[in-house]
Amino acid sequence: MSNTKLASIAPSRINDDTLRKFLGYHLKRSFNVIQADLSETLKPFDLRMLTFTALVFIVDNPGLSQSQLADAMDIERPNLVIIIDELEQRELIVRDRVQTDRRMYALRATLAGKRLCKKAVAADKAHELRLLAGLDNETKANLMSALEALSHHLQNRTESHNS
Amino acid sequence: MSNTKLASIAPSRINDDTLRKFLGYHLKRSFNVIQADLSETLKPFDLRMLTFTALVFIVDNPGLSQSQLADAMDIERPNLVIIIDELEQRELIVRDRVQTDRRMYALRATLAGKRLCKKAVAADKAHELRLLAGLDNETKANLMSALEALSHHLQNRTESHNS
DNA sequence: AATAATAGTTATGATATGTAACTATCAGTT
DNA sequence: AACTGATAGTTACATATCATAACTATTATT
Repeated sequence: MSNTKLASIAPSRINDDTLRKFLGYHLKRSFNVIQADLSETLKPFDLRMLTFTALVFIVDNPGLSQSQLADAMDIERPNLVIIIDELEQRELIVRDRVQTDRRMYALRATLAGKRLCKKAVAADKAHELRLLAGLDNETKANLMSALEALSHHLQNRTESHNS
Repeated sequence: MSNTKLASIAPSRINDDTLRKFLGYHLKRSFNVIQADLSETLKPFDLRMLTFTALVFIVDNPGLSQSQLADAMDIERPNLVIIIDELEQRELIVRDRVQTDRRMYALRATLAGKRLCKKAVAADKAHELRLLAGLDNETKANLMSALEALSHHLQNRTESHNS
């Protein structure tokens, strides 16, 4: 912490006043921290953020198709394929052929998938509580409702662009 | 919207109640939208989110070193090198050798860099106003303060881990 | 029967992020 | 002065994320 030479040349305290006014700035910084911590949290379950999210969707929406899932996850169909491949290979989910429309699969979680999902959801909960520890309940509640409102607002915005 | 067959097999409305309880879920979805829109916004300036952020930091903190910048941007030093390379090649910034410590560079924006920065900041502002259009001012203010609090909280948390 | 649309896939490229190892330089110790 | 360790920047590399174009198989529409 004793960079006397540096102090004479470079600013000792970095100023981010300009960027601080941007929502995206805070969003990215926060997301990076949470993403990194969640990755560690999910590592024991051999899940990443994306595989976890997909698994939860499938557990909660048995029979949904890959297109529906990609839509729900807000990612492109091609990117979902390897995620589903991975979950299927690990026998956490199955791709059931739909008899009435043989183009698509009905995705369903296996018993193992449901069990892993439950554990991972609990771990995720603990991870968020850990990360937010120190904030009072009111702040946390405000945070959640503000983020939910933002997410909802932005999602609806893009919907009107796609359709 | 007339998928009568599908409705009998797959859920017609995807349920995300489980994930909706997670802060990270909303954070990721929101970030994706903003990131995509900001990328488009910055395209006319030939900037990406990262090059833009680096440029603003350098304009606002003339003389800072790459290590300081990487720290401020919360990225690893190696990843900053190509960003600085790009900005330098486009003559938006310069790497000044520090006479008192020849290991490091003092980063400074050129006139062109400062001009581009100003325009890009204005475009970013417009982009966020556009994305948040439709939300009332109170909601926007809550959002900003909540996100700033989160960002600040998480940043301090990681600091205590690093040092 | 011909054409268009949809579901899933493959291939590919751009971007982002992290780690290990290296060179050059500086700081502290003996 | 020489040795050791730390720091700044770099290179090389591996991986994850995300998007687009083009393809096959199947279904819907005309």
